[in-house]
Amino acid sequence: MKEFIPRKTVYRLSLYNRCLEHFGQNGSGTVSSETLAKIAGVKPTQLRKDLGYCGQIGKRGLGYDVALLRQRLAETLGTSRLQPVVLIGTGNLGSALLRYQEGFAKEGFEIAAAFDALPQKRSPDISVPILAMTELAGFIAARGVKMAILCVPGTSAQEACNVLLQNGIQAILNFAPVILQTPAGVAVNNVNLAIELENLSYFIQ
Amino acid sequence: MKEFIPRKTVYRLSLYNRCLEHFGQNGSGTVSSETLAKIAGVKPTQLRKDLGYCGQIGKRGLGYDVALLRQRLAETLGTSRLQPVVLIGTGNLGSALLRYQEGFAKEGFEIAAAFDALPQKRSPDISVPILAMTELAGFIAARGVKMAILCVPGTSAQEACNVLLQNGIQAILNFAPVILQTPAGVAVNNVNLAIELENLSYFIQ
DNA sequence: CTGTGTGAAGGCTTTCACAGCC
DNA sequence: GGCTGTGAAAGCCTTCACACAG
Repeated sequence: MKEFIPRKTVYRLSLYNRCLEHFGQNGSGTVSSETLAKIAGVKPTQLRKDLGYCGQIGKRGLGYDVALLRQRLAETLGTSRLQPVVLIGTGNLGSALLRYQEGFAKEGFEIAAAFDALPQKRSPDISVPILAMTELAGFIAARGVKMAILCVPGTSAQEACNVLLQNGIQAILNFAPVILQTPAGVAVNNVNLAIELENLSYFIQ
Repeated sequence: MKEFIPRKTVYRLSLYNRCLEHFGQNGSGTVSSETLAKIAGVKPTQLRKDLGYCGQIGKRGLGYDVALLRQRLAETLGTSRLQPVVLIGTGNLGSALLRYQEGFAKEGFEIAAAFDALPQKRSPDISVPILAMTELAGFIAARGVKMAILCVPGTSAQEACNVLLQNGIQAILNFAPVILQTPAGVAVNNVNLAIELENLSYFIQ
């Protein structure tokens, strides 16, 4: 384990972990950097350099022991704990993601509750409780929630973000088409599906 | 306009365009690089360098004319808007995204149709037609579709991808937790919500 | 001989510094 | 004076080359 791991490397370490989950079950107990790199879509040298941040794992001439590798990745990423997450905004995309809840659950994340200014929007095919924003503070404190998925419209995203920060949220997965202004120490990942599509369309003539 | 625009820059150009849409309406007819950069969450120098790829737009001492800037961005990015897109896989996430259809529409993308091996899964609150995979080839040819959103399970993602490529799809927005093997010239953007969440959880202690 | 670990080299992106135009 | 455009410098990330362990 080393001091500081670059952001891009952290991202790929997660990726390697998923690749092992989905492919690594069958087959022998070891993988070579070449094999795993191919699955993950990176160069073998990149993979080895990345894994270097998790300490000495591989055996020269053999490869990496899958079980040990997964354990070290989990340790390094701190994945062992299943983080509860709250989802803010139950409009279009928000309720779409709530219906995807079981997809998140499969990958180890639980959406503990959803919040909306108008919580009566609840739909029968959604199992996650939908609460009023006024209950947010109490819920976050009671459950020790540190992460949020933000799905409100762009116009109210910063406002909602501020409320989250006031209540101690430290990481936000932001689907609103707005760059959030946050103090240092708060982690924000942006997912903008429209930009992804637009970006793709640039690369086709 | 310059020869080649780096991938990251293309991504940010889309971002600037969105920022102008959402913020630029009101206010005067010009923006400074400082103002726009703040909204987009980048440094002013970065913004200016990026815009340099669209040719000379700004007026020194004044800033950028919003209308001209948007026009140049649109030109540079191509007729990116209003591309018809097909969505493959109407399971959990796929149908979630179909319900978000109007969100895409607002941003200028139309999901022309969805395809699934078992198309009878259709739900009453989804307006996009859901067709059988056997109809895919004809539909793509008839509508001139070049882009696809892939939402099938990881185990069948590569197979579905191959079918798409055979039918002339050139760009894929991939939600399956698998790195797709594609020939050069095909553009793939990966969105993996589980990895985004895991990544965030690393950055909170 | 096979395949990892890693310093060094290379390449790409961002930032700086300042010249140039309004 | 204000703000853009851009070559040069810095920083970061990836790739190479090869030492070294099994």
